Amino acid sequence: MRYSKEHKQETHARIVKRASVKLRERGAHGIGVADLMKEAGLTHGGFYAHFASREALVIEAFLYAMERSTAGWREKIAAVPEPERFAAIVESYLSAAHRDDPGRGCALPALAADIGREGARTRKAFAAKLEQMIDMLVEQLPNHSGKAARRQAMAALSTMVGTMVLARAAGELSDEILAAGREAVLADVAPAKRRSRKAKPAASAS
Amino acid sequence: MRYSKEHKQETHARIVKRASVKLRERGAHGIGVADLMKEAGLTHGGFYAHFASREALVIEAFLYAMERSTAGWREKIAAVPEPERFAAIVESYLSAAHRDDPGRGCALPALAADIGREGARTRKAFAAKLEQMIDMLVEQLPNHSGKAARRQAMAALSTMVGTMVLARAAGELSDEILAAGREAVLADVAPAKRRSRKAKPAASAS
DNA sequence: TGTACATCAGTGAACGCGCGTTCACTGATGTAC
DNA sequence: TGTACATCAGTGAACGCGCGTTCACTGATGTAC
Repeated sequence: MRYSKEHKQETHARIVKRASVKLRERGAHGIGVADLMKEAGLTHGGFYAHFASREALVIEAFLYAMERSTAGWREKIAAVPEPERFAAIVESYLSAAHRDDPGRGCALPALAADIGREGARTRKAFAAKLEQMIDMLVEQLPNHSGKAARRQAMAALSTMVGTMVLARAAGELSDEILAAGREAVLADVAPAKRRSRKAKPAASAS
Repeated sequence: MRYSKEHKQETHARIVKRASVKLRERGAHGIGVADLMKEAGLTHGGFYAHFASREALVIEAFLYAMERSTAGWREKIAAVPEPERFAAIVESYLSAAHRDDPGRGCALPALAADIGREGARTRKAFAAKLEQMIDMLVEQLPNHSGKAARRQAMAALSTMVGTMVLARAAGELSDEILAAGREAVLADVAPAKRRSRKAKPAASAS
C-alpha cells in the first residue's frame, strides 16, 4: 500500500467536510462533482475512488453535518449552567449569525426537504441522526424524561427548523420571524421565565 | 389575433398550475422543461412564448401555490365556527394526508429552502405572499390584533413548516413528529383547551 | 541499508447523455374588404 | 356572407453546454529481498 494507511480516509473525510459546507450553502443540486473535488484540493477524476456516485456523497455529507450539529451543541452547552442550556441552544440556533451562515449551520433547514424525496433507506439513516438531535435536546429540558419531554423537544426542533427556513427565504420579514420563533420555543420550555435576557441586540440608536 | 383573447392566458395558467404540483412533488430541480410542458399537454418548444426561462416558471409556480394555500385555508374555515378556525387550519396542515400529498399541499415545506438561495427580488415577492399567509392566520387567532398575535401566527407557521419538512424526511419518527407539532401549536393558541377533539384517527384496533 | 518492484490515490482527457434554449415552420383562427 | 391575407400559439428538430461518469496513465510511497 502506498501512502500511510489513513491517508485515503483523511482525504475522504476532507471531501465530505468541504462538501457538507458547500451543499448547505448552495443546496443539494447547487454544485457539481468537479467543484466539490476542487474544494478539497483534488481533481474530479478521483471522485469515484471515494464514492459510488454524486448522490452518495450528498447523503454522506448531509449525515456528517447532522452529527456535527449534535456535537456542536454538546460543546456549546458545556460552558453553560444546566438550567440555561436549552435556551443557549435555541438562541444560538435562532440567531441572525446562523441564518446568514448556512454553510456552517444546521443541515436541516438547508437540505431536509430534499431528504424527504429520497428513498426509504436514506430516510431511515436520516431518522437515526435526527433521533440523536432530539435526544440531545431532551436532555437539556428541565423535565427531561417521559413522552412529554420527547414531544416537546421534537416540537422545539420543528419550530427551529421552520423558523430558519422561512427566515432565510423572507427578505424584510426575516428578523421578525426569527424573533417570533425564539419567543415561542423559549416560552414553551420556560413558561414563567423572566424576560430579561439583556434584550435583543437589535437596531442601533433610536 | 388568432385564438380567443384569453386562450394564451388560459394555457399559461394551465402550465403554471400543473408545474406547481410537479415542482412541489419533485423539488425545484426535479423536473425539466419538456416534462413540465408535457404535463400541460404541450410540447417543449412553446415554453418560451410563456416564460422568460425555466427559473421564471419555477418562481411563478411557487408563488401561485402559496396564493392557493391562502385561498384554500379561507375556503376551509368558511364552514367552521370562528373559535375553531385556527385549530382547523393547523390540524389539516399537520395531517398525514398533507404529509403524503406534497403536490397538492403547502409550497413552503417543499420549496422554501430553495427560495432562500434566490436573489433579493424573488425573496421580496415571496415575502409578500408570506405576509398574506401570516395575516390569514392572525385573523383566526382568538386575540387577533397587536404585535403579539402577529408573532404568534409567525411562530405557528414556522412550526407547521418545520414539522412538515421533518415529518416528510423522517421515516419511522414521522407520525410522532407530526403529533408533537400539532400539540405544540394548538397548546400555544388555546393554553387551557379541552383535549377532547374526538381523539386522533390513529392506528386501528389495538 | 540499498535497490527493484508493486500498489493505488490521484490526474486529466474523453464520453455521452440530458436539458435549457433557439428557430424555422405550421396551421387554426381572427380581420379586412 | 364569402374570400384572401395576417397573426401568432404551438410544433419539433437541432444546438450546445454542463455535468456525471469512465478510463488509461502517473508517480509517490510501501514492501520484498
